[in-house]
Amino acid sequence: MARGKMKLAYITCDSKRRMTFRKRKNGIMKKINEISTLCGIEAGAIIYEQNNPEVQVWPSDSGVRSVISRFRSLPGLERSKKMVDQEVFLRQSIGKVYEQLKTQMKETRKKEMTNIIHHFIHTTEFNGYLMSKPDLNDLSYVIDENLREVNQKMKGMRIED
Amino acid sequence: MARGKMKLAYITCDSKRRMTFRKRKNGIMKKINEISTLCGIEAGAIIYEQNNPEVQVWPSDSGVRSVISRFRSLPGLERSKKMVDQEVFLRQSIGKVYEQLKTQMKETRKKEMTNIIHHFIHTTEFNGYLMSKPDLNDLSYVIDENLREVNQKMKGMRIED
DNA sequence: AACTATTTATAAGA
DNA sequence: TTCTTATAAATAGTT
Repeated sequence: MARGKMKLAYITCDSKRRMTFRKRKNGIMKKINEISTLCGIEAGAIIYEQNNPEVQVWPSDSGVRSVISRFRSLPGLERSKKMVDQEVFLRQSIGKVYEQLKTQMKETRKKEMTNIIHHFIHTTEFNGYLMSKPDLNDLSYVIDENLREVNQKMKGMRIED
Repeated sequence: MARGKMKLAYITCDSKRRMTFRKRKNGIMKKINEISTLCGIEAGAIIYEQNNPEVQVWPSDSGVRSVISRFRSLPGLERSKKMVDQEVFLRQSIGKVYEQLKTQMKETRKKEMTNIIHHFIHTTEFNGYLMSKPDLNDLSYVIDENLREVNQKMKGMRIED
């Protein structure tokens, strides 16, 4: 930006690219914190570094805590909890094999979470490119796509009937 | 920033705050896309609007697609899939009640996904404030916290033994 | 939504 | 790497 206009294209020089990355990363963090403070919202940036499985997350300065409480207060969550309870009741009648399953699940849950995160990211693809304002309906759509995958996985679990 | 220095504090005037939000939101989007192009990385911003369950996501211009393929190629995912298969095998011996459960799950899965996203955000709290460079170990820690919640939920499902 | 006086971000150089 | 500085870019207030 300074000392001459640069064109917006991949910087092939390694040292220059790294320098630009570091400077701009800091700039974005600052902007994120500013919008957060000025507008009383929570914001974060996620940057996936090339050839690197690391995910960088910067929750804004104004606090993850209030995001948590907002998510907790979503009207849908209470309903969801009740529905999950019904599900739990049904699970209880399934039987002792569940214990064995549970042990297995303990081993898998960790990796499964990775899959879920993956699925979440995966399905954003279906929302089209550069979603500028996905609302809850859009989110539902993402979730529906997940549901489809889950259901497909479930086919393998079906007992003959 | 222009026409006089403003102090970094919550803008109480509604119209001014909304104007600032819109302008800065666009600025951040632009910066995100720039760093993405210049440095060959994928980046996105997530902004949680106050008093609004909407979540705004801007995947970077350089493509969600490559993020997907990177996530898919994570060594952990293959192992996870195998483990999930074992789990599926165990589920098959659970019985017909599973069908009933499945119907219920169809109803709940959507809301559950919201919970999962919530949990994911929730547990980032434990990683401390302003994680500047969480690596895969940090992510594992997040997942461990989720595991704890899942296990606690599981207590209610246990059959007497 | 467009303009513009300023501030802010930052690319290159020290 | 950190600091400096010339310049590009962002944007607050205005129209």
